[in-house]
Amino acid sequence: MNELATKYDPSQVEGKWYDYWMKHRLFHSEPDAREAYTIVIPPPNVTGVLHMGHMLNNTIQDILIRRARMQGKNALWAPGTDHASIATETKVIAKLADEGIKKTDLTREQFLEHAWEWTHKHGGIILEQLKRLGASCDWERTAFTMDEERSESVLRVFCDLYDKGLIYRGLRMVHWDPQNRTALSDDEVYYREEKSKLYYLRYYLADDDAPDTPAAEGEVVHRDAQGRRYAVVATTRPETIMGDTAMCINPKDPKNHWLKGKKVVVPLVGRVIPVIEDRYVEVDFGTGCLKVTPAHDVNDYRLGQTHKLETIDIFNEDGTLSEAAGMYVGMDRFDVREQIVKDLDAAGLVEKIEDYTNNVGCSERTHVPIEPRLSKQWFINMKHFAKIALPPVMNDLIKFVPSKYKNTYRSWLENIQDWCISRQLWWGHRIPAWFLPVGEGEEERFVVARDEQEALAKARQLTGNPELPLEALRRDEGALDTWFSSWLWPISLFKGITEPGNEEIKYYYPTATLVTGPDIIFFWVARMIMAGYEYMGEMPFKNVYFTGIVRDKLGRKMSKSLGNSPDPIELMERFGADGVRMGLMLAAPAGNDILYDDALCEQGRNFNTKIWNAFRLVKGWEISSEAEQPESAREACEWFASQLNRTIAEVEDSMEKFRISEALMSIYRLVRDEFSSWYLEMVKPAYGTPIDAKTYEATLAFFDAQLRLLHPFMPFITEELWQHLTERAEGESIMLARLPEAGAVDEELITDMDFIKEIVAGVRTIRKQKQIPGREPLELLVLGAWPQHLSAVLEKMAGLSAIKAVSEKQAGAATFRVQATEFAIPLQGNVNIEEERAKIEADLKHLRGFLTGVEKKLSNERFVSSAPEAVVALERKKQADALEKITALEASLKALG
RNA sequence: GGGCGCUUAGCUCAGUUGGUUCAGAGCAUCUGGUUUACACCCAGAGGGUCGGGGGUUCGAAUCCCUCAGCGCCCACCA
Repeated sequence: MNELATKYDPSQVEGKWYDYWMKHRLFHSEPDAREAYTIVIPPPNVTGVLHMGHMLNNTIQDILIRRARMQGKNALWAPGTDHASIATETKVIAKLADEGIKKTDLTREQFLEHAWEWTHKHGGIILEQLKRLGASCDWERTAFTMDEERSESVLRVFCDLYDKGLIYRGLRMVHWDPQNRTALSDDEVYYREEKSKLYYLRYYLADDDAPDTPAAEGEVVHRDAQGRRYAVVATTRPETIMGDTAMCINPKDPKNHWLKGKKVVVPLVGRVIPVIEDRYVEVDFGTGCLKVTPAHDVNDYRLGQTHKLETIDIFNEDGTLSEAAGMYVGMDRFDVREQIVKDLDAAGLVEKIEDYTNNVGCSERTHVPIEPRLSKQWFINMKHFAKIALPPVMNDLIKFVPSKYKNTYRSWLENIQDWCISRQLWWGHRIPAWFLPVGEGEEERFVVARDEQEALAKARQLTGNPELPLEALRRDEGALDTWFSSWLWPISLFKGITEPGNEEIKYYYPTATLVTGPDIIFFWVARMIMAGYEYMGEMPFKNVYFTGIVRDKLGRKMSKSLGNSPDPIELMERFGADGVRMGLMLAAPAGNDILYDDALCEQGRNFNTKIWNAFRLVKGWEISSEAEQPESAREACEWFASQLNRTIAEVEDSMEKFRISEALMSIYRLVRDEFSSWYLEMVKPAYGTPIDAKTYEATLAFFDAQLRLLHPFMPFITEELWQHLTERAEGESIMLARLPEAGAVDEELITDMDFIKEIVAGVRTIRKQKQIPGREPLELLVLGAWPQHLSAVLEKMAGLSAIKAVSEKQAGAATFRVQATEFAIPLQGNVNIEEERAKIEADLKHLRGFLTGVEKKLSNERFVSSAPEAVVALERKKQADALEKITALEASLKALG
């Protein structure tokens, strides 16, 4: 047995064991006869770096997977990374910009070369960092959402859904990111409050043939100095007036009644547009007049459709003004806003300008305001998927933890919009659609196919031209939304799309638990459920555990700009991976945000040290095979066995409910309080004497069980100590050992020991008050009942020379009570009568108050008649106990004289 | 604007169907400690009228109503 260092140093231990686990391929899984337990990692962005959110999330997954493994299941944690289409492309563009290269200067191939280079350079760092944490992923299976297998799966699914009619191409108003020049899905847009202005612009009546018509009752008619009539339109976006094709009023708005059927002139632009009526317009907002720009606003687009308005798209892809605008061509939209306000003002067309706060939709990735834009995109019909994905969650076939997210899930599915899956990006899965040549003004024509050859064949068939050359086809330039590959993750990892029904997919699917953040419940969780049912006919996972957000201790989100996010690697260097894992777990009930504080990791590290020292103590004992087991040790062993079993059951129960922090806390208390503070002190041999073999063996067994119980939470220190505990062959590991199973719990024994602990505490308190050193033996007098079968433990723990039962109150003794029993320690001339009296009187006062309450209850007839018998009986027992105690205390007072 | 959730000790949170053990845990605080594993420790202690008000009940932290404060999600009125 090697020597144990006096201090536990994680850095000497953690790397060593991770290498050992890897060397012996202990994380690797292959299908076999055992029950499978699978977790698929939420693939982090390939070029990302580890942050506290990952730490939390992956610690939980590792705990679950290690527990399952120790329950004898065939546990597989499948790792991988996500190509993160838009995020990565944004980073690559930024990097190229630093080098003075514009994306538009590159061909698709050149750009992808840069992107791959970037991916290889930064890719996978995060996976290496996860190893530091102890993540027991099967790295031999590491996948990438854009590797060959996953790409093939995406391709097949796209073609399949297209063939099923679930994917379609449509002209729609989409969220457009002018910086990345791509469409976004609804979910990739967030709204930011911005201080802006509300501009009131003059729209003169066109061909006003009766300018002198007086305003009718309730009407608000504006006239300029020349008496010309005009309407006033309030807008936050004056730069879009070039796209105006109507003005809209509410038909029931008396203010604007006079505008009905009229035409107005778009200021500065001079275009004459009709005044239309629609109840969509709020009478009380602004002036009740709305300018309608069908090409650049979702609601306006709808109005445009109902009223058959012309659509003028005045923006280019990059947010500059297009030829169609006719003015300010080539200028950026925000510059135009400034300029056009000046020009409008100069032309006397601005009525007034007010401060205004509005919500601006922004790209989640580039953070620039999105531009609603009419464009042809690829969509998935989500009605079909909502229908198959809602029931399993609502009836708990797929269990959400915490369950409150079921509501969120349902409301999203019930109001679902079709999913825009095309992105005008290069980094990603290229859309497998080929366009056919068409003449001017003709409808576009395309084919969807797995490859060029198939596309060509389909195109020839479609055109009826068997000679159509491949060059005539133009493949869609765009790529698919990242989530279009992620939603297949639990299936594609096991080739469930390309080789349906293969051994692996049959064995590992459905997976056990998905651990992820609620922020991607729509992006990812819901869609995996959809794909799961569509392609496997079954759920992708049985449980979804939603983690919270890691915040700093002031409750602020951790962010780079605030600089309040600790570096996980540095944390693990300071506290050890086990310490950090424990720190995170202690404060992380499911779904709740966690307020991170270094103090938590400190607690984790301290716990490591505690275990280490307890182990050193035990390992330092001399063992005697002749020595008899002392009575106190026998009692201690029996008691701790029950205590241990109770905790094992508690942990099982907590884990069942995904209450990981509670499970860990149970173990923490067991090891620190019950085992270290009580048990070890109970069995500790006297100084210089050896311990008997029987107690020693029992102690090692207890230690072993606790290490196994703790291993999923703190893999490193438990493995390190376990090697000192067991003779084992190369390749064995605690991670392959079985979790301890809960045996019988003698509740009465535990209760009795609690009584003993209280007596010990009572004696200690008296020692402290009277300044009697711990080693000085004391005599304890007992008046009343107590668990005498544990007297040996009591003597040892309280340092007693004798325990004597007495039948009368003692004078000249320091007393204390545990329940109805009185204990006394005779102290010659060392007792302060007044203090004793005060103590007893305080107790009496409290007890009498308690008794009054109980008696009041019992004298209430309605209570006695309505409450269940057991409850009433209980109250009677309380009454009897209180009376007994009061009698005892009164006797004590009398004894004091 | 719509929906959901939260409010229990200084902090972070447990508290399952209303009634032993219901007012708890960890951390923090305070007091005392060089006992032969551990000061990253040990032994003790204090601390909450369970957000306010009302109701149901023999009995409410727990059920209902209401008010206040906080948080999240969805929608996005120019």
